[in-house]
Order: sequence, then structure tokens, then C-alpha cells
Amino acid sequence: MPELPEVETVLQALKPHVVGSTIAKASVLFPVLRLPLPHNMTELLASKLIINIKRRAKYIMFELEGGLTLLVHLGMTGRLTVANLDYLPVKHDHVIISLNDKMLVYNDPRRFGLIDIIETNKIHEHKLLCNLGPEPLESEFTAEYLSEVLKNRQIFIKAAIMDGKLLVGVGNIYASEALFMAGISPKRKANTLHLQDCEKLVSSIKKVLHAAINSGGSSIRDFVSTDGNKGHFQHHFAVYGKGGKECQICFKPIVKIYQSGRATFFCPNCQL
DNA sequence: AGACGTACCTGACCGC
DNA sequence: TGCGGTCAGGTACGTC
Repeated sequence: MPELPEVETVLQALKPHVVGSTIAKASVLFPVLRLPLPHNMTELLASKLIINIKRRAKYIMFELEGGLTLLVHLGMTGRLTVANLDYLPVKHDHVIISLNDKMLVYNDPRRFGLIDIIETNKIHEHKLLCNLGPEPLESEFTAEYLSEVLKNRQIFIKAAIMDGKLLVGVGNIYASEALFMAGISPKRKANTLHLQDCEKLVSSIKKVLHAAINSGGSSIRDFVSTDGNKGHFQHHFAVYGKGGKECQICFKPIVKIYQSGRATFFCPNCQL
């Protein structure tokens, strides 16, 4: 379900509930996700204090005392929710972590998510984390950087900004939205973007992600934050899911195409 | 090396 | 009402 703004929303909502809490018990109900869950997860997590919680790309990282980090990825349909101690498990609950006075529930119908436990000081060597590009909201993500990594790439620009090796956190929705804001067609090849285009695109990616975070993410289908609140950025989409509707700038129809099997929305008149 | 297709899954929705 | 087909926010991997 989530792109960077949704993961960030979950993280911020979780923070007051979990940081400083101690794990009383971790129960594995259904150990099958994208990767098998660590077989000794229950033992590894027992009695550990949660020192901090952070985000890298779309991964949520629970830093535990004793040098371990619990890594969680929500995939397409993963949810991390805070529940009361009398919570009863429902379909697709995979893991339930009991804290002092709350439960943390991981539910994931499609099982594209991921849970792992790694040594905190070896996070950067982790197979899934070691090849990730820069965070789009950090100062290291600049037009000069983007221009450099795109210069030899023949792929569509939309596919490029969704490639986690180039930059992280931008998924299918915000890729379309950022390209619209930048006035750049998703059908441009990455290596045709000039520095000037990259300046517009970097700025648009940052603006779109910030705006979405400020709206609590996007709740299309069933995204709900940990605290049960829905995000409302979906009401601000300019192009995503609006095939055939009027462009808000030029009033010509927004077009839906497929690129690498993924829906892409854009305005052929405004995006060149 | 880079580009592209495929695979992993369930559920919601649409048209008949 | 029920059925089959299609689509969905992610990402790793195999193959060319």
C-alpha cells in the first residue's frame, strides 16, 4: 500500500506508542511473507527495549537494546497497527508484538511485506539496504546528482525515478504526480533530461512527498495509519487515477498509459 | 551493465 | 446472486 509518505505517516504515528516500551512477547501467527520470518524471532525480541524507530526508504526500523534492529517493510498491503491488550487476531495477522500496555499488529493479505531482524551495526551491509539510493527529502538528493545518474540510462524517466538504486521512496503514484508537477512527460527517456529538467523534477519530487506527508499520506483502497486515521492526500492527486478527466491546468483530458505493466497518468499537453 | 518481463499473493470491483 | 476476468500503492530475480 505505501510509498514514502505513507511509511513516514505510520512511523510518526507509531513513535509515541513504541519508543521506550519493552517487548513483553512476540507471537508469530503466520511466518510466511516475501522472505521467511527469522525462525527464532520470538526469542530474539523477548524483553527487548525499543530505543528508537527510524525509516530508510520504505523500511521501518525498530532499534532495540542489545544491538538488534527489527526491520519491517509493508509491501503493497502491509499494515502496522496499535491495538489494546484485549485484541483478538484477525485474518492475515502475521505477527503480534505485546508491549507493556499495547499490542503492535502486523497484518498483510498479499504477503509482499517483509520482516527481518539484523544487527544494528551491520544495517548498511544488509542485502536489501546496501544498494539503496539517496533519500529524496535529504539534501544529498540534488539536480546535479539526478542528472549524473540519468545520463546513461535509456529507460523511461518514470521508471528511473521509481528505481530504488537511483533514489528511494518514490512509487507508482508519486512518480506520476511529480512528473506532472515538473511538466515532464513520463515517456521521456532518462538520458534526455537536461540539468534544468532535473532541477524541476527534484524540486517537484520533494514538494509532492512533503505535501503528502503533511496530509497523512494517501488512503486509496485501504491505507489507514497506525492510529486508525486515514490520509487525505488522494484528494489532491492531479493526475493519478484520473484518466479521461480534465487536466487542472489546461482542461484537456488526462491520459492513462501502461509502462512496464504499471499504470501511468499524465497530461500530454502540459508534460513534454 | 542495463533493460525487460515475471513472479510472489489476496481481495475489490466490474460486467455479464 | 454468483462467476470469471482484471487490476492494485513493491521489489527481487532471471534472462537476454
